[in-house]
Order: sequence, then C-alpha cells, then structure tokens
Amino acid sequence: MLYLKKYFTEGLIQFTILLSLIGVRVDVDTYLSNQLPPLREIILGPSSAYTQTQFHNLRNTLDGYVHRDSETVVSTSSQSTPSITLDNGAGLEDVNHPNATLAMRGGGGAPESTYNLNTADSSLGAVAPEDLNKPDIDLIDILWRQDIDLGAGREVFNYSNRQKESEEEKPSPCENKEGNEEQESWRNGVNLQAAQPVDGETGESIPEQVSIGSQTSLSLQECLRLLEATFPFGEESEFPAPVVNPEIVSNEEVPSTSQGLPLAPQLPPEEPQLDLEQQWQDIMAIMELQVCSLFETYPFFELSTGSTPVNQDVSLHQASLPSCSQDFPQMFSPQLGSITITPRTVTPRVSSSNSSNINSTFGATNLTGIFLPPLINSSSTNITSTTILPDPFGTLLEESMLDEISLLDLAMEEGFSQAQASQLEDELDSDSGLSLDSSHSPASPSSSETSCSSAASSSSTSATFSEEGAVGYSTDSEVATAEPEEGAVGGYQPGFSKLCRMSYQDPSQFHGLPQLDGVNHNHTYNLPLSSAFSEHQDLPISTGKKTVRDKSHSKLQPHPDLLDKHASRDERRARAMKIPFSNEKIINLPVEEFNELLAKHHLSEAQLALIRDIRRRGKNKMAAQNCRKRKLDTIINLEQGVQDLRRDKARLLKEKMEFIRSLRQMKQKMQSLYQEVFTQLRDEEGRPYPPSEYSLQYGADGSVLIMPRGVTTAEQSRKPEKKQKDKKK
DNA sequence: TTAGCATGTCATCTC
DNA sequence: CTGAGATGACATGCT
Repeated sequence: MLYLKKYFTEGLIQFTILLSLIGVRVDVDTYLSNQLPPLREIILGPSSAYTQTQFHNLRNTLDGYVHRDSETVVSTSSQSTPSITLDNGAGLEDVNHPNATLAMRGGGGAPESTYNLNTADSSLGAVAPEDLNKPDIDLIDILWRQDIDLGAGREVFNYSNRQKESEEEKPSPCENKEGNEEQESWRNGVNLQAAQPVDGETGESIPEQVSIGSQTSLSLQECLRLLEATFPFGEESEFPAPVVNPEIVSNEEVPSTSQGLPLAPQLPPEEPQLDLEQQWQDIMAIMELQVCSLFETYPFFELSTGSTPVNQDVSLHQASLPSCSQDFPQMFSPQLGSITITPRTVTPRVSSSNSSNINSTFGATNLTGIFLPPLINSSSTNITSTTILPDPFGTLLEESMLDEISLLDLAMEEGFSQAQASQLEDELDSDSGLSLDSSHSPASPSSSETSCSSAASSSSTSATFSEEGAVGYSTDSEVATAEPEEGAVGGYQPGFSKLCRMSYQDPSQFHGLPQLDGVNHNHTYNLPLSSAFSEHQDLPISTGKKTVRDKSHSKLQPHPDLLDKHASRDERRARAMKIPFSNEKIINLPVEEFNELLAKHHLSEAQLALIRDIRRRGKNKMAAQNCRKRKLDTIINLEQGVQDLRRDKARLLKEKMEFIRSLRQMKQKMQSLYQEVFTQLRDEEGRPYPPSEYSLQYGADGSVLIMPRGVTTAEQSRKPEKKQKDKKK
C-alpha cells in the first residue's frame, strides 16, 4: 500500500504542482452547464463505481471557478496506513433512505477525502492537460523533491494544514468557537468518531442530533443554489427542512449489516495486503505503460517499438479505474485520515462493509452515492480489495481480448505508414492463415496462362502481371502464326482465352496489399474466346503454359508432335480422334449450336463421347476456376470486413476512453460542488456539519436534504417529515 | 527430395 | 429428365 500511495502521491504532487505552475482553472459553471444533461444519468450509471471522485474543498471558489491548488489535494494521509476506519457506510445508509432528498449526514463527503493523495490519479484524469509531457512531469517531480529536501514533508502539502491557514484568513462568520474547533479537528483528519458517542454494541458512533433550522447559514443557500443550478435535482425549488429524527438517530445504534455497516475488524492484517499491493503494482505498471505510450505519445510509433501494443490502448482507462477505488477509502472516509494521523483514534467502528452493500447504496436518491463511489465505505481491508480488484482485472482481461489490429488500425488512422503497418501486422500475426498480401511467387515466365491465373488469384505484382501477360500474349500470337497447322486440329485454348478475355483492367490494383482492395472480381477470366472463331480461324494457341513452352520449342523444334506433346490431354485426344472442330467450340458453344455442330458432322460414338467429355471437362474447368475465384473474393471481402470492424472497434474504444475521461472529470466537479455545499452548511448554532455524521441526499422530487448518517431509508420513509428539510435549490 | 501452390479433373449436388 | 453450374476432393505439374 505504501508503494501505491507513493505512486499516487508523487503523481498527484507532480500534477498539482504543474497545475499551480500553469494556473489551471476549471470553469465549473460553464462545464457543468454544458455537460449536465447527461451528467446525472452518467453519474448514476453503473460505471460510477469506477469513477474517481474527489472532494475538493472549494470554499474559496464560489465564484464558479475551481482553482485547484496543487497543495490542496495533497494529503498527509497518503503516507499513512490505508484507511481503516471507514465511515458507517454512508452510502449504505443512503440506500435505506427512500424518501431521502438532500439529506445531511456526517462523514459522507468527508473533506478529508480531499486530503488524500490518492486523488492524484483522478486529478490527473480529470484536469491533467493532455499535452503534459514527460519533461513537465520531471520538472514537477524535481520541484517536489526539492521541497522534500528542504525539509518540507508531505504533511506540508496537507490540505488540512492549508485549510487552517485559509480559515484563519477567512474565518466564517457563522462559525462559533465550538464549530471552529470541530471543523478544524475534522479537517485535520482527527477522527470525530472518537469524540462522539459511540454505540457500545455496534461500535458505531451515534450521530449528533442536529436540528437544522432557519439558522442555516446563507452560504448554505447559496451553495445549494449553486448546486441546484448545476445539478438538476428536480422540479422542487425548495428543500425540505432537514430535521433530525431522534428515533432514527437512535436506530443507528442498531448493528446493521443491512446498512452496510458491519462491525469490521480493525486494521486488517498487514500480510494479506501484500498480494494486493503486488497486484496493484502490476496494474500501475500497466498504467504507466499506457500513459506513456498512449496518452502522452498516443501515436503508435512507441507502441510498435514498445511492449505489446494490444492492450495498452485497451486497458489504459481501465487500468486507471482501480485507482479510484483505491482512492476512495481514504478519500472519503474521515476516519482514514484520522487513523493515519492519530492511530489511537481507530475505533471498533471500522467498517469493512463489503462492496455488495456498498453497491446497493448507489441509489438514485443517494446524493452521496453519486458523488462518492461505493468504495467510499470500504476499508482497505482484504475484503475491500477483493471486491475491488476483480473489476479492474476483469476489465483488463476483457479488454485484452481486443486484438492487436485495433491498435494497428488506430495507427493507420493516425498516419501510420503502410509499410510500418504491414510490418506491425506481420508481427501481430494473422489468424486467418491466409497471406493475401504475400509476395506472390512470380508466375512461371514460361507460362502465360499461369501468370495470368496467378496474377488473378494470387495477386502478383502488376509488373509481373503486365510483363508476363504481354509476353504470353505475344508468344501465343507468334506461335499461332508460326504454326497454323495446330488450328487444323482445333484446340482448347484456355490460355488464349484468358489472355484475351480476362479483364484485369488495372493490374496495379494488386498494389496496396495486403488488403487487395483493388482485386477485380471478374469471374469471366476463363471465358473462352468468342465462339465467332471459326474452325479455320482457330489458332494453334494452346494453353498458356504450353504456349510458352511451345514458343521456345517452336523456334528450335517447331515439330507438331512436340507441340502436341505439350497440348492438353483433351486437345491431343481431339487430334487423335480427328475431331473436326476446336475444343474451344466444343466447350463454349451454346447447347443448340453445339448440337447443330454435331449434327453437321458424321461422328462416331467414340468421337461423340470424347466431344462430350471435352465439353464437360472444359466447362467444369472454367467452373472450378470461377469457384476458386469466388472463394478468393469471399476471403478478401471477409478480410476487408474484419478490417472495417477492427477499425470501428478501435474507434469505439477511443470514444469510450474519452467518455470515461469526461465522466471522471464531471464526477470530480460534482464532488467538488458537493463538498463545497456541504462545507458551507451550518446548523442553527452556526456550526458546520461533520461530514462523518451527515451527508447530502437528493430525492427524485428534486429536494435536497442533509441527513444524518446511519438512518435507514426505511426509517426515512416512516418519518421523512421529521428529517427532511427543503432547501433552496 | 519435398512442400507449397496452381491448376485440372472427377463426383456430386443443386437449380 | 437433362444440361449447366457449383463445389469438395483428389491428381498433376511446377517451383
């Protein structure tokens, strides 16, 4: 845990210092006004559990701007032991407040959470400039380390300390001495629980009965108005007066696991957390990789050279998610900080409420639940860990299913050169087993037909295609001219047909592999030469492979026997059987013309049978070629579809990451508003409400209540009128 | 010599 | 029923 904390601490410090240096100011009003419509539902969404929330004290930023002081988010608790004393599960209790409108409770949005350094991640995620580069980080780190070297411990950055100073400068007029003391102690991370009555049976502190009357400070109204303006709780314009029901308060004493406030063991054993730490370290390592390779240098060039790029893109945001859950226990539990600072304050109240209960608190009526992730009530015990970890890990695993091509596609979109992409793709391997972009072995120079076929089916280079095609064609012509006697026999000339009929209009289409997008889906490449060729016009153009071979032989040994030797079997048979017309005619003539042709000649049965076999085989041959071509086209189309889908997947993933980032920012802002409002609340005596005992809730009707923690929703439903207090929205 | 590939052929099925 | 096409399986030849 210490390691993790250090991680977060340093990260937060670096970031916050940077923010201070650059004077980042976040315009909450503008942002929220624009983002609010979906905000509520987003916040209420299931992913809320992942969202890091953070209570930032915005006392001094009521002007609608959130100035994030770098030091305000630094917490001494970061160095402390993980939170243990979880609040009574404010969220859990919230669930039990069906009628809860904005309820005031203690502890929920504990400002202490603001102190937690673990918010660094969320801060980074929320406000970190995307262009934050490593030198900046290094500079910040150096500055921070200098502070440390100068003797400024991390406590120097403790928000509470600074808050003290801030309060000294701006004392609240409504605060009386008691209130100041309480608030100070609260802000200093002192466990208020220790100073409050604790139920001896349950270990839960008994919330102080507070009657929020008309003396609610004006700042409360202002804050609520601000909150209302930025958060549409409902149509109700007035908040019910928050009234504390003594019964409810008393009921808090009831040990209720149902409230998610089971008595938890105190500090969990140190050892069981070691594994957790290790796991977190692993996650952090992944996050670092992602941050470095994806966000800061999103272009792929690092991915291609770095570790497996696959999951970096995928799990970046996912990996960051655990951090929020990790943060919450400390962020939102006042006791956590107190424990860290004053371990003696650890009480049996430590809550180890499990996530299931916590999740159940994520009701729509639970304002705290909105702002505070479920884990707010979780301690850093193993229970919590086990409940938290599966999610990020599961997500990682799930996202790991994203194939490498997603990143590859992203790279392509990002301008990744095709060569690099191809290289990367090769490295990433292909599950198709098909290498469409494979460098096709050049067709045999001695086979024009082969070259054509190869070019068609195997996507040979255009150079090979055009060159050999031309060669093949001229060769055939030469042969045809040189050896007209072949025509007498009439032969099947698939090669000639291909050369003449195949319409690979643009051999260059076969460039741009591996997609083979330009593959021309022409299934007519095997159509024989026009049947207009008469028998006497039939040229002795044999099949391509034979033609080329004939070419070489024709110049050296133009003997017909040798030519016949290389003719197709059917051609030879046809010659042997003295078939009076060409195989091309036999094969390609329409049935009627074919029958007429047969009728014109007196042929023996053997000749007729041979002719029919030749026709059958010839047609089947073309059919087979077409079939193969179709297969290839299908594969190519499928691959293209896969690529498109991968591109879409990568794009959607990118959008998802952006959404998550945006959501995180919005949640942080809402959390800040929550805290701001809460910290402005004063009871009738002018004292602030301890966040450990009260929390804000809003109801479906839009009313906002401040409710004491530990009050079940059932109790609320029974006596809501006693607890609710309409507040100006 | 062998593997891989392109092509041809056959059998079978469908229309 | 026949012819044509489609397709799986196998054979053949080439690199």
